Amino acid sequence: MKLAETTGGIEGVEAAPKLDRRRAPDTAARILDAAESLFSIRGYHGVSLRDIATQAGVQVALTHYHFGSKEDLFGAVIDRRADAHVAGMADALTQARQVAGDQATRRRAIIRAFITPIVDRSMRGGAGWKNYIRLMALVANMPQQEAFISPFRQHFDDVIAAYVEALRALHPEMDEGDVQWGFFFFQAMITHILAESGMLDRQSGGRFSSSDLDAMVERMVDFVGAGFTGLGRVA
Amino acid sequence: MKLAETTGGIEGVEAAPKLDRRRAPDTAARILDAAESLFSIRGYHGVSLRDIATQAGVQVALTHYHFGSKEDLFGAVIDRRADAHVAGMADALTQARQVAGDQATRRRAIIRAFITPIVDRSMRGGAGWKNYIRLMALVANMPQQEAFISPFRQHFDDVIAAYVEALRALHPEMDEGDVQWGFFFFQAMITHILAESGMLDRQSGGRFSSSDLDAMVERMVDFVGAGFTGLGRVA
DNA sequence: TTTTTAGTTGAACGATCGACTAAATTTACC
DNA sequence: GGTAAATTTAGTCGATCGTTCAACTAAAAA
Repeated sequence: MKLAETTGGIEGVEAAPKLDRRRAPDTAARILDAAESLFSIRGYHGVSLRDIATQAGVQVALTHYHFGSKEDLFGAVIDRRADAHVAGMADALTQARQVAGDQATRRRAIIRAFITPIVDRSMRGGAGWKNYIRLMALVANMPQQEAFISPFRQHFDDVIAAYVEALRALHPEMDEGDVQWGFFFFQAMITHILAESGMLDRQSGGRFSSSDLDAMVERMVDFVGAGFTGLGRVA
Repeated sequence: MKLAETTGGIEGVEAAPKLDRRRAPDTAARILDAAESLFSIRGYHGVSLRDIATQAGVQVALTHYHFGSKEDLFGAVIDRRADAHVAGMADALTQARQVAGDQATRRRAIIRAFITPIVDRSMRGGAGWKNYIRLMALVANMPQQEAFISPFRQHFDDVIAAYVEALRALHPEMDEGDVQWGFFFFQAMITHILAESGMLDRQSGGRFSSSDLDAMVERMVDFVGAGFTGLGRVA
């Protein structure tokens, strides 16, 4: 494992922050890109290390050299962008908490703050981010299999809990279960849509596309914001 | 392929409806049960024919004898219950269309008529139906892969379109896109939840369970029913 | 009873899987 | 320029994959 080695020179005379890669300026990244792309479409078991190596234009053994086992590689793909993603969501939530207005306005701000950072990255973060978002959705859609879930929850559990807590604080009059279920419904919608199953596209005969996430965001904020009012009989 | 042969004796002197199985009273069904169970949890690529044969207590070669290739077996699993499932949904929609009352009441009836037949089968149809519903959700969550999608859409496209049409007829004042998106949001929620990812269970610390579908139905009807009012500014 | 046929068994087939290694090559640093 | 470390190559390992086949069993048909 040669990535992200903390070169922490404890008794470091030479504290030079030089990154000591000999060659491989982008080999590891290309492997991660290929794995990200393939895993996000065909799933973990549907992709072989040879598929990944071929798409990355490298030898199979390099996947083992850089990332270890196939499971480790899968974890590395998730880890690569997780911190940036979580930080973006936390920022958006912090901003949303400062929105003034009535209950409905502030609720919509929190809802929008959950979906916007995700959609932004998927639509404007480049192909890698688009694949990453789809992979996160694919993992989140899997029936319980601890091996796949645990790295996911390790990264995202806290920030998601913060959104739920923000909604609970905004709606002290609501039953706790109503808030939990409402947010869960919201999250379930997102998770399915980001997996890009193409369901809406087929059912609308191509007139609407669920991959047009920008067109979706405001409709979803409308829908979910109003949906909460149906749960606890809120204003 | 030895299942479901229509023994239509055309010039049948002896029209005895005897099912002419020599042995194998339930071997084929046991294979389908095992495949249904395993596919619905680990996905198509995550399951081997040997896994299926072992769980069914038969030889691997029997899967090929009864159902052909692995892909054919997957299709046979989907086909087995599809007609009954679709018929149940169509019946529920027919009943919902006859509900009287104001717009909100009739809208909730249609929404409930979509989710109820699915939840009923999952909760009270036995283990096979529970696995089948989860498998349908798993397939619907997959990124576009025609091989898996086409048998699914072949069965369910028409009945789903009928639900959308019922909502459109109920809401002539709404934009067509609003109705399509609203129903898509609804369907996305269901699809994720039925895959039993266990997301709500984890996030609520086990206080709420998304596998308690009965507890979910009324909350979902509330949420989705109200959600539609947020889209087109309906009553 | 004999023949036919559906069902089942056990064992293979070639292909591909994830994992690993030794040798060759390239780079950074003295 | 020499040297040591990092990276890449080519290939092999045993295991498992989906598929197939010939032999066998038992029930139905003649």
